[in-house]
Amino acid sequence: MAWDTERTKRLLLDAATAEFSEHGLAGGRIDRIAAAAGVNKERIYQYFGKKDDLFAAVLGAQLRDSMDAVAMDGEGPEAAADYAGRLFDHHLLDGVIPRLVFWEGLERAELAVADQARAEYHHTKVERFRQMLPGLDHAGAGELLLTLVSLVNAWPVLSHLDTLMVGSPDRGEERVAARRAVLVRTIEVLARDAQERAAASA
Amino acid sequence: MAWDTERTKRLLLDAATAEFSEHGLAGGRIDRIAAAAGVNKERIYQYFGKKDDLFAAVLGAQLRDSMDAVAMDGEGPEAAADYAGRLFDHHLLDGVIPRLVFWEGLERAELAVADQARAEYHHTKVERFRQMLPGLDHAGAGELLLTLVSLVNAWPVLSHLDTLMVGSPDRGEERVAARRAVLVRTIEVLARDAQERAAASA
DNA sequence: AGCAATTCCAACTGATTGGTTGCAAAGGTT
DNA sequence: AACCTTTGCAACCAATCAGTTGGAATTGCT
Repeated sequence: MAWDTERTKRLLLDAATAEFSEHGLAGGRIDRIAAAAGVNKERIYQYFGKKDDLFAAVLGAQLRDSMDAVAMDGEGPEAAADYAGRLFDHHLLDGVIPRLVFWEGLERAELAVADQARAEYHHTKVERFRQMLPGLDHAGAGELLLTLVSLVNAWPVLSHLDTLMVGSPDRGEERVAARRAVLVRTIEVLARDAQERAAASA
Repeated sequence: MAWDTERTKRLLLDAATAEFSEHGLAGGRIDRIAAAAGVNKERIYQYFGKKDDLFAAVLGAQLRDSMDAVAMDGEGPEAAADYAGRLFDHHLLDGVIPRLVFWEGLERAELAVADQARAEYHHTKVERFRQMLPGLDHAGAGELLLTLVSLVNAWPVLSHLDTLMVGSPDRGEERVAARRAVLVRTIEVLARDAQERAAASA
């Protein structure tokens, strides 16, 4: 089974993704990652370097995947709202990205800001989002996209608040669908308002 | 200086608040807390029990404080938006609560859901919020308040995304004021929309 | 003064962790 | 077969950490 280094790397990256998503950077255990991947510990250091670098690799891969998987097309508030709904669905599949994003914000924010590739990634995303909402400038699109991303990512992480505030202990499909609808409506309303205000001040 | 046990407890709680806010539960160090408080380690176990219990005490105290400090009064979308703005200001003072809330969501969600006192706290808050927006039912108020809380708390934690997406590396006062305005406007628009929809379906 | 509770000091335990190293086995290449 | 790379195995190191314990000093109360 040797000689397939790509497979080894992928096994490690998958295991690391699950581990860091669950326990974060400080709480994530290298030994658990190696064991879950069925691969030996030293491979990690050989392929990814130190723990922190592995975390960065995990997050980078996830962001790349999500950018590919959730398309930004169409135009107008409904299209933006639809994008929010599809992003919500994609993040819900495993719930990995939202957790990773907040782990990063809490444990690694400074390093993320210094990452050139990340800056390009987000800048590109804002620009694409702006093209969906004619009339908005870059800053306006950024604000709304930040709101969108915050809401979509926060919900899986703050599921305990959802339970405590809206009160659905079971977290069944109905609750997911209900919150999804709220979110889609939220973005549609905000996008429309933003476009109207932009048009009015022009 | 002994004999003042309340002071000792408060010193420990303050130090623990800073420590857990910064590093979370897994990353927080008992030794650092004791050192920062200028108090000995064993006091922690004597007064608060294990690390996990201390974290719960920290968060409970912060939530109680914030409930007292940020009033929910007035009526209508503007009042709700004003509340969002004041909550934003209060959370920005130290940035402690947002981080604690997300640490909890990531590291302790199950325990929080099982906490009876927390359930009451949030239920009360939703009810008060509902009184600000006549026409909404409990679920509708809960959804909007969850949106509000998510946005207000996510921003300080996702400051790296703010920097990367809106692009204000310095994070000066202007940026804070700008985001605050977006947030206030967001809640006002959403509250108005929610009320209109509630009235229409009545 | 005598007593009880509070606190500090300092060492200790038992366990875990990130990261490293040396060596042998196994697969692929020439 | 000779050679190189990948991988597994297992032990190891130095550091760290949550939580405990015993004893001595300090303080307030009676």
